[in-house]
Amino acid sequence: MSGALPPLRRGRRSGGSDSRELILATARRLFAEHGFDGTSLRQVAREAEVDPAMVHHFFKGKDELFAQSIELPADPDEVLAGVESLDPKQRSEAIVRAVLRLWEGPAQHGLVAFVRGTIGSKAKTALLREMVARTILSRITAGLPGSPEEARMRGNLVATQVVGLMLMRYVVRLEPLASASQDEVVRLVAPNVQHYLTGELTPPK
Amino acid sequence: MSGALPPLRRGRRSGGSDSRELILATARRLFAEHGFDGTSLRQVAREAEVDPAMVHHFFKGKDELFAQSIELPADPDEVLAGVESLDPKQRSEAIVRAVLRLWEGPAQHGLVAFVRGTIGSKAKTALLREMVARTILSRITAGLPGSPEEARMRGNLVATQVVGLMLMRYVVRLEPLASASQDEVVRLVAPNVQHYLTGELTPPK
DNA sequence: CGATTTATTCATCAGGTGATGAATAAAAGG
DNA sequence: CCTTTTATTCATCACCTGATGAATAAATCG
Repeated sequence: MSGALPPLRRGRRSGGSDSRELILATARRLFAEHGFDGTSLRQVAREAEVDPAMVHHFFKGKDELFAQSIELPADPDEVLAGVESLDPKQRSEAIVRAVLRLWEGPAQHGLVAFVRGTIGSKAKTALLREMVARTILSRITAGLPGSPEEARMRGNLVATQVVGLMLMRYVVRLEPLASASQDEVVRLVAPNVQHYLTGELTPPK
Repeated sequence: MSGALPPLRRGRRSGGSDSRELILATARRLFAEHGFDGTSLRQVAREAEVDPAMVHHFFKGKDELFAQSIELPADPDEVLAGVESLDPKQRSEAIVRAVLRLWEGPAQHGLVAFVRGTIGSKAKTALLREMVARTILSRITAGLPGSPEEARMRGNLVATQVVGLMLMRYVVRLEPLASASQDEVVRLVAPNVQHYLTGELTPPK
């Protein structure tokens, strides 16, 4: 009399399920909180209440999971749409607004994850540098007067201000900056961005 | 007749050795390159040509090794010496110069490690926030006119600019900014820092 | 000298990591 | 209905991680 075997729970569950999305959402959250290295597949699986092997079933591995969970910040084309066609003298507000809009939208988790996972590793930093230089800065500095070299430097300076703002407001969450309204932030930092874009960089002392 | 046993190399080596310093130097380098999580004790031991157990002999564990290898940027007292006593209207150049001097000195490795290891983890970010707010910003904003709330916001804004500068110049190494001379950097960014410190923050539109 | 402290290595632990392949069950497609 | 695809779980693998305790040898101290 072999008693009824304990019902194995193996096999597909009845009714539709959205495990894939669940895994993605969980991964997004954990990567944002603990970075790439600080997040394990098993941890994602555990919190998504799913078997670890499912992660491999849906994604080729940890790298692909990471890539898919951050879904890079929409494409820069969309985020910076229109900025290129603006008169450089009025570009700063558009830039700051675009950044704030982006970081306060649904991409926030992914962005924080991206920053954390990226700054933590030398190899990835190099990638970041290339990407930023080619896709973001080129747009911001398009049509600036002066030599290309000067335009590139102006772009670098804008980056220092914008990246610093993102980091302090959204990653480190420094107060009172983190709680200020978008309009206030624009009012406070846009002038400095504008100065980098079109201001006098070597004031006669 | 048990043949002569192969000579075990166990035991203290003849002549003084500086394994401890060697381990520290190696750890400093690796932490800077790959961050805290990306660096293993065994990797440090391997590159220092030392047994992994030595690391535990000299340091209680990975955390202590990390702590000791970065030796936080001297104390803020020293780095920012004198800034507090300067007229706020001339403080920006001193601040930017202090940051550049600090990051281009021997502490650079440790600082990069600190940034990488710190931004990669949520828990450590909180620590960073407290530390920056209490030890750095308080000094920078001492004696500013206006309400304490306003002074704090001005400090936050200075932080966005200074942190962004550090990140782009020393961690991400964006060009041409990373190769510019200290004087040039001061000339370029100090005015914006000064604007945050004592400028008009809400210009009549 | 002898006793103690320090430096060094080895063997090993328990646990977590990403990954793989097979077993099972439901759904989808013909 | 039968076949194929998809979703799910289990049982492993090989590897790396940080950590510990004992064995050994040199240096230091009394």
